[in-house]
Amino acid sequence: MQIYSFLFKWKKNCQPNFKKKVSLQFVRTVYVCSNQLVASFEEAKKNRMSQIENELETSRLLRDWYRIHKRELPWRESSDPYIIWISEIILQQTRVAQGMDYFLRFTERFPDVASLASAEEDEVLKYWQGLGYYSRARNLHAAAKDIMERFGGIFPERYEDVISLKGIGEYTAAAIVSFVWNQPYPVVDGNVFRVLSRLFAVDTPIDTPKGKKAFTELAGLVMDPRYAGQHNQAIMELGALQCVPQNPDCEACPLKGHCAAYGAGDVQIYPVKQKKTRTRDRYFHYLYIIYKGKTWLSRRKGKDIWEGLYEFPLIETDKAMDFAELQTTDAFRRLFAGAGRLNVSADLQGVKHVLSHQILYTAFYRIEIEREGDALKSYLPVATDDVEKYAVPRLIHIYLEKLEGNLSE
DNA sequence: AATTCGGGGCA
DNA sequence: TGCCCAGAATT
Repeated sequence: MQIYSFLFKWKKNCQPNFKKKVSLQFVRTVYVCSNQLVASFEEAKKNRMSQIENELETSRLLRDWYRIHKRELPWRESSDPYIIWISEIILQQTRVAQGMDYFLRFTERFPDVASLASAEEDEVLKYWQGLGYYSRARNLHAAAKDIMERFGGIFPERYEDVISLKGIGEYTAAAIVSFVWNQPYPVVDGNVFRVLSRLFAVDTPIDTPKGKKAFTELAGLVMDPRYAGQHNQAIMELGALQCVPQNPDCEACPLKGHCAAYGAGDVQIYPVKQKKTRTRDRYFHYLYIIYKGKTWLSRRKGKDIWEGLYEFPLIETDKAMDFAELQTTDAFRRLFAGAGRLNVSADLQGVKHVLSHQILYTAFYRIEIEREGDALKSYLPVATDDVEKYAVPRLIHIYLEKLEGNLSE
């Protein structure tokens, strides 16, 4: 009992949220973990002591595995909380391979809090262009300013201060304070959900507040708080490299002997999710308007995709539409009132652009006009050569590249 | 508690 | 196609 009470006191001091009450869920999963047939809750409870040791063993196995198999990543060379912070934000819902170049470019241009705080938001977004989830960039920028004001430009060390920053939630706060200062906060990300749900055969859905709470508690119990930083990185790395979503090679897993799902032969059913992703269809018609070497852009605003990014004048319709029909819409007529004769070329038609929750069917029309109508006054005039200086959605970027290709052909 | 925010890689 | 990725904010 000594180890447990020691552990518990330590955790209680370091983790305000840690609850004294050990949940029934935990005891049940522990029982599954040990692969022992325990008939009752009371019986499981008696075995708890040995399970605590079992968890310390699990944490050690994870860290041993990690030392050998860990990937060499640039942010792992640093102990600068700013660098760790940037890497964590970039890696939110983003694979390492996808975020790597962005991390290198971003930290080269903005090497510290001060340089980021003093930048223009448009430039910060430009460095984020193509990465997606642009609120991450805007929040990053706002948080940098916040750190200058509230913490004198020094990245805060207390968990409560870290999580108070925009764009930093439970996961990212735990990651930063555990990686940099070895504070015993367990991280719970997609990898951890998967590893723990399999390890303990937990079928609680992970995409609910209840599930998140249960797995956070479990993660805290499995973690050896003496090696929080190493443990957190180890369990995530295991999820990324070994305990992968599809067809994991369980024979090679260091936790093979401890894994309840493996023992039961149903690794594939974990983690359990409640909802399924749904998508909706949208129809975008972009108008690349040309007049005397310039074109017009618009900056997207709140409560929709691509907030803060620039795009060509857009007409969205609620159904598929060819150009002939588009011309008859009020939006089109308004936009080109007083523009004279239109010289239209339909460049990209019916391009399907798949996002996580939307499918965009888009068309691009390159339209030369004879006169500047008043309707264009609500848009931003830009020299056609300068469009690429603005942060634009991936879709626009692809179109611009295609235009370049046509010119050079 | 449920939705929404991108884009890319994989089977 | 469907699923998932070093999640967080909003409603």
